[in-house]
Amino acid sequence: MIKISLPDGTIKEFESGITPMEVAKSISEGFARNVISAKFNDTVLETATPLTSDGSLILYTWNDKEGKNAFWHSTSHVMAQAIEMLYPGAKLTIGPAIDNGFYYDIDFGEQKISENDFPKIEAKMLEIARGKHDFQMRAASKADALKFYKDQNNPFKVELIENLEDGTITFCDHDTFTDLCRGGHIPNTGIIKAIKLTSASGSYWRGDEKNPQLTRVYGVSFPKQKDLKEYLELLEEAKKRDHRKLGKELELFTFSKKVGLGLPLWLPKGAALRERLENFLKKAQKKAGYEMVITPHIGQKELYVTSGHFEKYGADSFQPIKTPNEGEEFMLKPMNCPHHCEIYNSSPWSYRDLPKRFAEFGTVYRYEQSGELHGLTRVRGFTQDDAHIFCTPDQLDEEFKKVIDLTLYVFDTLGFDDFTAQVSLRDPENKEKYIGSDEVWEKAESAIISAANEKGLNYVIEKGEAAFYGPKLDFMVKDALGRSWQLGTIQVDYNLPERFDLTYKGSDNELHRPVMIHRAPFGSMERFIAVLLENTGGNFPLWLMPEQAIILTLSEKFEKYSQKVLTSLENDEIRASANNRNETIGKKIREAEMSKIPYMLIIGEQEEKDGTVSVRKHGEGDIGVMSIEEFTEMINKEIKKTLKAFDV
RNA sequence: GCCGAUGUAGCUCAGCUGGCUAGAGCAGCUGAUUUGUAAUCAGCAGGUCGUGGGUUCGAGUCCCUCCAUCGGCUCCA
Repeated sequence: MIKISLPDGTIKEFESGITPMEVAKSISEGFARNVISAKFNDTVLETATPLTSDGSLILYTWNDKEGKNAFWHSTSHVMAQAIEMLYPGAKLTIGPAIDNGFYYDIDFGEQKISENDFPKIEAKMLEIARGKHDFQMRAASKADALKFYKDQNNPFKVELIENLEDGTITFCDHDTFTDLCRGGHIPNTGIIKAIKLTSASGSYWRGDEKNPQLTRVYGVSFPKQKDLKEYLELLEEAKKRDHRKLGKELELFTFSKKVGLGLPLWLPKGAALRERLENFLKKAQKKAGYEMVITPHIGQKELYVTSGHFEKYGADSFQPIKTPNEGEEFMLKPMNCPHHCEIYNSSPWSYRDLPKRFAEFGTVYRYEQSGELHGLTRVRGFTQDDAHIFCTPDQLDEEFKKVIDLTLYVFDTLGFDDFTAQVSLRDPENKEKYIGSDEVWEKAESAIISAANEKGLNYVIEKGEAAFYGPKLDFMVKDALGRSWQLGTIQVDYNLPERFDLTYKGSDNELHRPVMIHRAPFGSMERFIAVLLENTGGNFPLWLMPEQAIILTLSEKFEKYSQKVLTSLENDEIRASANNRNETIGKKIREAEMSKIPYMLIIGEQEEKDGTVSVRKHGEGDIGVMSIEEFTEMINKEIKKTLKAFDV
């Protein structure tokens, strides 16, 4: 007999050799029908794997993340089988489940595959699924596994197996198909009812550009046809929140082929929006002891040689600007830190002066690869809400935590509650990609981790995501399609102070090296606004809205009164306009609703007579008649509510 | 940069297997209408069909080049 403990705390006794599915049935037949995956003592296994020791068992259904994972992982096996059948000679590599589906990287050799091929693959997959084939795990010796794939002439799987230990190698079989696999499948293919292949794209073997390019086929699958329909509807909804579409509709920004790729042009409404965001942060920063500085958009090449950026990125950057003077070269600034270091160096400092916090909305230029450009989230010219804090090593922890507070304040005010904090460390396998000694890296990394811990931040650690000069704490937010973007970032840097020979006089009358914190709560104005657009669908908090209210006249007869209302609103600093055009009120409302203006003030004979406005709220409808003063008070209250002060 | 898809008026889209002067709705302009909570009516104007080549008696439609966009990969100071 073995003892199995379940998530609800109960412990049940079973014969040794019982399977998770049988355990599920012992709970209830109905529950068992929904169970598709299981975890035993923290190891994912099949629902048919016999359990032979005491332990804790978790059973998963489609509603669990782990259940979906098993479901999609299993579907990738089915897709691989369908592709092997339809494209003989295609070589499989790896095919995992991802957040919203699965993919399989496949070497199709000479054969081409595109989205036009999807319907027949989907049809074949469904045919296989309907066969209700069981997924069965099977152990294999390394020699047998290697032979299997060598016979298939598949160098990718051979490479994978060569890196595995003999005795740990398993295969998964279903129907006529076999794949090298660690496990974690649904019971059988029959549970897969709806399949949609979503895209095909190139990917490099093992993610290395120098390796052969494979074709990655993405797909998603569901236990019910209805789920697929809902998923497709969700995608349609997401498209409506695409910041590129909204930016055009709301007249915030545009691009011009003539100006150049990835160089956004901010339209009046977008520029005003940006300014409001900047002022919001400036105010909080002033309270937090920052001082604004301004630096030029270019700097001598030598500046970036000193910082190390030239060596690291010089070849892939906008190339140096020449001058009439032989040998003189300037570069567009790709970051503000070297300039700020030189500001620090413009004067001697004592430990009593520190920390110095220099802030600048600094526009930088980076030559991103053309295939990388993406709306406002990845551009070649953008403005960072940058600041560099120069402090003593003793002050580092406190300063770092204060920056976390400021960043959380910004995120909170703008409604980003669903972010991921990511501690980005150096890749211990590739230390040559970074500058600085092991000692300073360890110091910087532990400083970040301890500050994050003390702040009670829920974070993930990513190795290899650090900047080349130091580790980072990044704040990631998802866009409408669920893609993660780095917005806020805080970085600890012991290296640039060294390279720029930054010093301060300590209490011991000796010169010491300050520590530098690079930080940007928004990250960049461009990306921040893009992600904000996708998260709000263009319905920004009221204080940010380009236009907070619009006056809609019932007919041209009320133009005079509309002017009076408008002047009153403007005197109270409410951003408003009037639509006095000769159109029906229905049409004016429709236009205002579509341009997402939060409040519509409808005026006609009655309102003019009473000195009131009839208020309609965007997305909600008529909220009643009130005096102009009452409306102003209401709107100001709402602004106050959404724009809390930053407390230091 | 690499892989795949797409590219017709300001916007959203028709245009079948190549065949007369390329269509529609919205937006714009003009006029009528003077309106009570998501589209009043009529008229007008607007396109070298992304670019450059080619095939053909004839190309928006077929082929090639380049450019841009979209989805990925790689990259992201």
